[in-house]
Amino acid sequence: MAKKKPVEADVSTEEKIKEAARKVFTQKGFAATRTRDIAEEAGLNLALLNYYFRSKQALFEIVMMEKLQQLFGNLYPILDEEITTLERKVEMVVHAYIELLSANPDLPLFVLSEIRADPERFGQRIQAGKILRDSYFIKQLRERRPDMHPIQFVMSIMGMTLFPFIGRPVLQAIGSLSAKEYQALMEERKTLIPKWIGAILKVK
Amino acid sequence: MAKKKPVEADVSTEEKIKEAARKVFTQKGFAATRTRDIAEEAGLNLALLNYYFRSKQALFEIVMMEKLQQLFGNLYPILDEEITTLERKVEMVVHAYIELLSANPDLPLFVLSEIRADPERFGQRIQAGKILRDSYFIKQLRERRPDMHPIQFVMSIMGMTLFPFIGRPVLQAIGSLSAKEYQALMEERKTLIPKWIGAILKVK
DNA sequence: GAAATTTTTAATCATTTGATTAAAATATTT
DNA sequence: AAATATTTTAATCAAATGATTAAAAATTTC
Repeated sequence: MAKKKPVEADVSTEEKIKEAARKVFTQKGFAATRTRDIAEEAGLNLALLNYYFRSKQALFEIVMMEKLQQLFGNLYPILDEEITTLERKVEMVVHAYIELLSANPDLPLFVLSEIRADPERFGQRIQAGKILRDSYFIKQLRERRPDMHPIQFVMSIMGMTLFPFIGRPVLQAIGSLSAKEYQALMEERKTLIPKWIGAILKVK
Repeated sequence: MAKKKPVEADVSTEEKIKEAARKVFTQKGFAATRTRDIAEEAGLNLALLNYYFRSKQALFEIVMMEKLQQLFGNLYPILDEEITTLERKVEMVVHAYIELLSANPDLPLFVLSEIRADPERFGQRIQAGKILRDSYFIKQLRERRPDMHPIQFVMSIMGMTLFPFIGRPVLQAIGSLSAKEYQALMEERKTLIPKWIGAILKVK
């Protein structure tokens, strides 16, 4: 028969729903997302959402955990390398983030908004706290600049790297930049930010 | 009579609603805010909200315009001063922002989230684009570093300044900092960021 | 102080929205 | 191929939510 294996059926219904949920939740946030939006985006019947995932909340939970992992999960392996230099780590982290966020520009605003909506729930679920605090990266920062709180540098690295994606509509308007021009600036920042962090680490 | 002028009546009902709306909208965003939340926060009957402001959307509009002004409106007067040096402007802007955000920590995440929800509507409503682009600040940046796109510096200044408030739950967890300690770091950043931007402007 | 106006309230409406259900369609097992 | 299990659908439910209304209360005007 011709229709034995539907061409698109290689992606399971469950995965279609998750993929649609990733897209819609990330774009609009939990509160502004209607389960019907997700069903429509997936091209599926609304009831399937509850059939496979029980509730909007449960589906969101899954997506949110993925996104937390995506945004923070790859950080620790880089930052806790023992032999890699501080400078090299900054290069790697900044590069990795700009690559990631260029492909997922809504990620940081989504994650940080949802964390704000329920700080204790998600704030705790980031073990990143203890894990990062005891990392070699923090140790290296302390050695290099014992006079400064290491978080001051973390704030600046993350700020310089993430903010262009968080505030993109505003920044793009200020600069009257096309999407292509904006992306070019992001590429440039891959080397710019490490250089600047280097300068910051030196200055007293 | 004892109850001729109710003690709290010096604040009009209309203003009570606006104040409650500011608080709830800023904390939870438009979509997650129910008009009942606002009425309750104001200690008033739900119907008064529509009586004074017609609709949730109309009330939101008012609050949002206020918040846009609060977040971006004070920027231009500082940045377009003709005689003030670049360095001094950075000092002033960073100081003003950290003061503002220490009192209104939810402001940037709120504004940027709502802009993302409808970029063309609010993005355009920030005349900041043209206005800032032609400011003396940008001119000074161009003169100082003709080799760099001025927006690269704007991104970094705003990132370093705003991000600690946008990502506060995460950063506070990473550093296991108390509210007081966190605020102390923000105070420190008032001088730290200008110093760092100075270093960034120099480095080639 | 009576009449008119404005403000406030309680009750209710209409829509939206997350979720459920029973039946139909499809796939799997025997 | 019949029986069974799984997946999908259309219809519907119940609660939440933005908004309205008519009456009551308070205030202002005359």
